[in-house]
Amino acid sequence: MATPKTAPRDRYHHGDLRNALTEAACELARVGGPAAVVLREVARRVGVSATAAYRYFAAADDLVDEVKHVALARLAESIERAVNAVPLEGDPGDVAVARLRASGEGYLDFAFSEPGLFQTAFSHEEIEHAPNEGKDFAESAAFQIFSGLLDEVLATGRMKPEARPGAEIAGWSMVHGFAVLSIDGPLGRHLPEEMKGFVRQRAIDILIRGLTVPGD
Amino acid sequence: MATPKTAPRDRYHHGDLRNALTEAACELARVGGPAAVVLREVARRVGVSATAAYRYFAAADDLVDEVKHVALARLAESIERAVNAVPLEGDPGDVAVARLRASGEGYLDFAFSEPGLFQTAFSHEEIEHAPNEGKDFAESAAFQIFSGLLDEVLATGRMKPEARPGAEIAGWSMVHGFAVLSIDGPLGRHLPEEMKGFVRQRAIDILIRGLTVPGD
DNA sequence: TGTACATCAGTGAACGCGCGTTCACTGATGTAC
DNA sequence: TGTACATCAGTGAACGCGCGTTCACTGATGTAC
Repeated sequence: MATPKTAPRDRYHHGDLRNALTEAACELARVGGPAAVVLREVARRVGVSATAAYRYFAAADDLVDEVKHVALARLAESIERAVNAVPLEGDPGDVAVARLRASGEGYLDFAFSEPGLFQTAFSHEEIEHAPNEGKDFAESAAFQIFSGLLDEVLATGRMKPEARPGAEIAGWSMVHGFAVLSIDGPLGRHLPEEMKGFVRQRAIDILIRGLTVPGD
Repeated sequence: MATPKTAPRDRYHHGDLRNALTEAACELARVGGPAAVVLREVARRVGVSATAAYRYFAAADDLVDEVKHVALARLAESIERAVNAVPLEGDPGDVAVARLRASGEGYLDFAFSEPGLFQTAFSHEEIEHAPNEGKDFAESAAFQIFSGLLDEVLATGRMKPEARPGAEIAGWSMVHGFAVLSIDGPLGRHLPEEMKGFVRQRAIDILIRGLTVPGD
């Protein structure tokens, strides 16, 4: 049944409680998004009292931040994986454009395969987060990669110099908007399943067309 | 102080309680987004017992749906307003493209001037919403307008026919992604205020460039 | 090798909070005669 | 015009829920001698 297990442990000392808590929190986020990351439930999953979590996390929000951090890292991996899968042979401009396109695909791959984590990666504390809070996507490795890919495209002459400023924001917006509208928005609800792949390609096509110039 | 007012009424019968509740709910959403729409607080604002709300709404979620509906209508108005402000003189292709661009601006105008309502318009019930639930953007007047504008652009020859399929999804994704990332995402947190207008224009430029062909 | 003791890791009961919702109710209203 | 009464609109106390967090605590561990 769906009854939450209490998972009793054998040893009194867990030995690796912090990691166990983080993993359980990730699992909850995976299934139910950021709102499902609830300290008491996390502790229950691990088979430990709720109080025990306070030895490793100052507050419940810190647990969410932990998941957020993991999710961001996984997103970056997904992007890198897709980019690195592009063969490097052929016209450098074509390769650069293909790698740029792949970064968008990697972003969406992650969003669709792990919607709960994706949402958590972009969740925010409701109020008054300290300035030295956790990192977000704009500061992440993934964003740097994306930015570098745009520079590559520019360097091969497949982007006009005046198109470069703001390009990462536009690209990110397109891909993020598509993900958000698909995951928990109207797109996911109304679009027939067999159309989703098509519109996804179209969105990326239109973005690439907006950013680049055709090869010779 | 920020102490919630209890606003006592003069008459025992309110006379227009349903509307008063809806308005109070909208105000809460305006300030705090969908999560701030809380039945008990709405009743408190109007100066009525929480129970009274049940005479007009079957459950608390129905109140949020009401706000969602209002927000969607306001979004549509904002888009129409921006589109209708475009002068109709001059080259029809230029006009069609300018109107298309204006629809995106109208979308973002609303998102930035009423972020709480914008978020509510795209909020979703967590679980098991009945199929005959409320409408969303994809079924709204706004989406129809947007679709019509793309047809206009196509008709003037400023869009290649093969670019038409999926165009509303791509356009909507760009503009929605930009809004979401700005309102409660990394863009809003990291981008210097004076840059925001610039990147906004760039995002729309790149979208228009991706969708259309230049005039002669 | 054996043991005392400081330290570390986790317990479990309890708190207050604000929520959505239900209950049996009372006050106000308007319509039939 | 006056009044009885059905109906409608709103009350207020109470319920259970699950949460985050605090408290004083006990069980396990490892290190100094």
